Amino acid sequence: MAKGITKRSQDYSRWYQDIVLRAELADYAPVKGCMVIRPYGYAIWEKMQATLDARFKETGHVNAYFPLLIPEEFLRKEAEHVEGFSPECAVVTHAGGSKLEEPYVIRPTSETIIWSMYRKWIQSYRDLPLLINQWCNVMRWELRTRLFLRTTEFLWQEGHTAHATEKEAEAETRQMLEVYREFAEGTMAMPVIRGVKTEREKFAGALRTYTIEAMMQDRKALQAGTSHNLGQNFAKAFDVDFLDADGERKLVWASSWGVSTRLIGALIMAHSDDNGLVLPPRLAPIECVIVPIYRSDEEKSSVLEKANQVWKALSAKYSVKLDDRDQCKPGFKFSEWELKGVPVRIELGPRDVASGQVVLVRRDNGEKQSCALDSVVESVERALEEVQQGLYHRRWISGRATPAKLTVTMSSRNSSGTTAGSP
RNA sequence: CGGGGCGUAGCGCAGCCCGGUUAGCGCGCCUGCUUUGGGAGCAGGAGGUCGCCGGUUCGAAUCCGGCCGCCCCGACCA
Repeated sequence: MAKGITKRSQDYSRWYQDIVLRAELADYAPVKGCMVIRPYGYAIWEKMQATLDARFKETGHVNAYFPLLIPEEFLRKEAEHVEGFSPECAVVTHAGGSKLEEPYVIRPTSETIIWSMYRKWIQSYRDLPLLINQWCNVMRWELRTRLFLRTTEFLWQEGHTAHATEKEAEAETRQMLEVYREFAEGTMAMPVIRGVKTEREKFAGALRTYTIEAMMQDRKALQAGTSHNLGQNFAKAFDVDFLDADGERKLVWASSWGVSTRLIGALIMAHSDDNGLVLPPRLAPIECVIVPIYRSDEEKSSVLEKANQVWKALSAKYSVKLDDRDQCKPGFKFSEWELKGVPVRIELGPRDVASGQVVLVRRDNGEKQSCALDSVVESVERALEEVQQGLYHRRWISGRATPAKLTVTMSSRNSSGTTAGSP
């Protein structure tokens, strides 16, 4: 049915690539290991950002921006950190036409430059907690890359918090993991398992790394988000202390946490099928598409008139596309919007105009139903909700069905034990 | 870093083994007409430094040497 998409059963990895390229989510960039996130893919990221950012604000965080370039010596200040990140750092050695005295590292993560600033900003317990997030790009020189799942440069958010007590830092670390879990399950419709990374797999420089892992359709787990309790490691490395209420000078406690554009890869692998992308309504750039059907000019004008009414009614609440391209046949449009993962399609032809109905089709299961024109908004609302819930339950059930053999595809280090334990 | 594959029109490929008119095919694109409830048909048209450098030859997309790039699998990787 779908032209040019490899079947999952044939070659899962090719299928994944086909979806990304054909649905125009991303494309290969001229630079090895880098990708261009195309408008349709970026729109998904923007929706993810909007939802997460609102949650970060609700939990007391503020956004800021730190530089892309980090003095190389900063990385060296924390022993585990430098050991973990050095091999994958890109280093700038020349600028302004001459060799630099001190090379700069292109950030693989921002703990060091942020804590160099926190040292200036934190003096008293009254300055704590400090709860800052930043949305940015980072670069890690990976040997093997895959679109969205692991690219040399990627987009993410990184939260960096400073606290007066160990207990508070631990509570923050767990709270943010919970924010990620809610997002994955509620917004992405993707069930996750919470866990603690092993000593080998934890963040380089952390006391402890909590993770959410999602089950993909190839029965492999994917690391979807991590939250680190950094203890006092960075406070020690950057000499960040504060004067507490009891008059004592104490080291600051820290957390950091992040999710990246890898989530788009997770989203694809969680829900999509052999006909293309399948998107949960809460992240779909286009929630509903209207495909008009007509033969004669006469039919065209009456159908388009109704289609425009429907579009107008739905637009007040949803992101709706009226596909009135004259040069494409309806069948072509059906396939194309399925490929692009639009959750709900409305078909509207002469027969529907005559009977005061539209045909409503769900992307997740292909179910068609007729519904009355004058209650189309309610019908779409219900259908979108059903798709959102339906996707979650389908993933939940299939995740349940295959828990025995968990292997880990794209998370770090070894390939077992990643999901052990529970926070 | 190992193994494999690829590089010829925007995309996908054939041609190469066995050198020889003007380098083909499908899709897409442009124009026109007919079409339109599951990826339309016909006619006409535009589009090429055959990855790069060198060599062999009267003649190289094709043979030889070197280089570059990308993709896939594995190893590695918060």
